[in-house]
Amino acid sequence: MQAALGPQGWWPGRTRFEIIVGAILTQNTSWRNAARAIRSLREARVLTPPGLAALPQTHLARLIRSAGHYNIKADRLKRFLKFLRHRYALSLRRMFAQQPSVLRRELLAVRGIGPETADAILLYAGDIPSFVVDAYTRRIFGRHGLIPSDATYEEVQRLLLRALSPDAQQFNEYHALLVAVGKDFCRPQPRCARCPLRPDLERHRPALARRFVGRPPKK
DNA sequence: GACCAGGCACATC
DNA sequence: GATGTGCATGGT
Repeated sequence: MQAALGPQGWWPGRTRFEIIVGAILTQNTSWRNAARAIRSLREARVLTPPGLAALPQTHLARLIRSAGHYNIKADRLKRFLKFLRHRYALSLRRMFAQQPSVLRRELLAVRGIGPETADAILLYAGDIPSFVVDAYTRRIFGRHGLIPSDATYEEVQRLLLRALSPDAQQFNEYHALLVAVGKDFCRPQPRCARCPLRPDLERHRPALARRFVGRPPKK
């Protein structure tokens, strides 16, 4: 993928805090719309932990309107800021000094931060080798018959963690390339219904699923 | 007008 | 535990 597409240069954020904000704003949203919201925050000069913490939630919601789900996302950003203030005194340096497995659990306990957002924060803002499993990752691996269509987040992540050495730079690039490939070459069903799976892999689908996921595909 | 985009929480069965 | 639904903008 890298030979075909080149290095992706992810995450397109200027600061660690901006990356974290972007990870929440891009939930179920195109990056283009999330980036607009980030630009609004930057222009309003509130794109810092103290800046966002001091901003009224209704004002925040207005600024991030272009990212969609803006009331929900304003609430999620506020909840993260509350966590950051009470647990790490608004210091990202202190937060990322935490043991990664502990930090991941803490992030998941923040309402609005699920596994993908937590892993994106760890990997792209914290330089911690935590593989980000997103819709494209699932779709591409599913189409290749390496995972069942209903594989859970953890199942897909286990497959990748087993196959790759824990290198944050590699995880970063690999995930970004999967997204790039997914956008252009692996459209969602049903538009892609005629996209054939590799016939040679199709035959092995149950065995591959057992090997990598520990159980046969249900569908 | 329908579908999609770098999810998540929650209700219901 | 599986399945469905709300959240909402902007591009194609």
